[in-house]
Amino acid sequence: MTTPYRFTQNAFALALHQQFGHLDDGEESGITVSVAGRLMLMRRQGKLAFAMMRDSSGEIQLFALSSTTEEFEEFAKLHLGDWVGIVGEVVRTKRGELSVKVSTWVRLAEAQHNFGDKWAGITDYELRYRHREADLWANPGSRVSLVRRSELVRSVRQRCWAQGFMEVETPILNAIPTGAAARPFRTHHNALDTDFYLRIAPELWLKRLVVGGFERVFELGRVFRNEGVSPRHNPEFTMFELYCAYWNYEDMMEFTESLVEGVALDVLGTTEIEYQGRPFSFAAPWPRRTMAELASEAVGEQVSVHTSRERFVELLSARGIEVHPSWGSGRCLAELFEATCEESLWNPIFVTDFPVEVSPLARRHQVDPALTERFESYAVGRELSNGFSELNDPVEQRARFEDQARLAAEGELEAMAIDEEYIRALEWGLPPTAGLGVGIDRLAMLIADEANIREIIAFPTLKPLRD
RNA sequence: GCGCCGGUAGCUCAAUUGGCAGAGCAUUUGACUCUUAAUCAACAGGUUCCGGGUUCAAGUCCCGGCCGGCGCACCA
Repeated sequence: MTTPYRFTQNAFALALHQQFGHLDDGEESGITVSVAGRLMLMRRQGKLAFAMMRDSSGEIQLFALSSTTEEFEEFAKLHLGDWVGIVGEVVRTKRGELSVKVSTWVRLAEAQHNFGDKWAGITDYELRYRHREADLWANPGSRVSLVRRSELVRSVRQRCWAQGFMEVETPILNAIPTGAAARPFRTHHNALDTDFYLRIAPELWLKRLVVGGFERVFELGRVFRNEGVSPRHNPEFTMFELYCAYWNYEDMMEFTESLVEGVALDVLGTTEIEYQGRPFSFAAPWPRRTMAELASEAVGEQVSVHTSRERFVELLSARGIEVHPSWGSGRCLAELFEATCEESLWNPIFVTDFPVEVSPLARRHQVDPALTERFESYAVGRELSNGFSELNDPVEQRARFEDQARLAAEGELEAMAIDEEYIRALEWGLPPTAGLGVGIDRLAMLIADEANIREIIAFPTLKPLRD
């Protein structure tokens, strides 16, 4: 059966409810409109038929009569889920439902599968994630969460543009996976007969653009990490990274809290929300505490990057954590912090002054060379952002990479690879620069109040079906 | 990768101790001129995820596999 190639739509459901709210029961407006959407319900009553049509804005009832609706019998036999285009007058039925009184109509597309139980929708996770197109109609909440994600991304872009940041794109196919500590995906280019890795972070490329004179750059892009999946981890996820020449990490903390607060205002209209039933505030400024302070409070004694490794072994093993032979005091402090503090950090907070040992790309702290000018923000017990004053000394950067290479030799699977081209780039001169990374999916979970990352990814990674 | 839980009609879910595989919605047919998850009547709809095994008898018990959810591990 041939269906139309186009349809002229001139009204949306939501706007009709706003414009014709004044109509009395049984009153006809005299205004003819053209609407389009999916048929969600059909109630036939003899020579009348009431249908519910949903478009991108909302729902509107369709009211058909055998006396005035063209091809009434065929209209009443439309299937739930069919796309329809409707021309008719805006009326309010005797029972008070605003409706489009169908004059002429056309089926724009047939739905050969239904959209779930009309009351329960679709609840099967597998069906919802594998066929999100059906889930979006069956479960309005899915639509809301994905719309919020989109609005979040738009807000981030607009706020960066407003401060003079330029959006750039850097390679996803990388000869060396670097810029973060993670296991990569591998792929192969046929014509070059070369293996490539999908990027685990855009970080080093972006700093090379700062070397090139782009003083304010950001990238919003997919990164890929070959790790386990969980309610908080998808193998491909969206990273936001931003670099600003002449800033240090304190400038970047101010930028970060202002950006996230602003995004919440743009998307939700408030900084005060509930996440999974528990109150939460994005309001800036966020407190700043050093990692050593927080870890000391948690364990009830003063610890720092200068605490002996032996003491850390005791503190960590008491908490069931085995200290790897390659860990120094810095790594131990970071592990202790994660084990004792991370989960309890509910409202946004900046944790600062990370050990050099766990921060191979960050610049040394000016008052304690065992630390770096680095921060991570935490919220709802999870890492939300990561930023630092960028290490811009090529000689020291090489030494830091070599430390990572030693870790790799000792069996550390996630150690960072040495990138000679990046070191060469630094030799051309990177000005003092601060960088920021935010996991957009994690932020979207907060904004959309979703506990599972798959809910804010339209098509999350699933194993392919096979027999 | 490991552990726990789950998979029954297109969708949402039942099925007692191992004893004829069911309901609502959707689909199909019919009735109904103001419905609101409309209502009423009727028809139809099944590889109980897949493959083995135990048993007179398996949706149910056992073994293996597939897919999903959660937890752990890894990470953001």
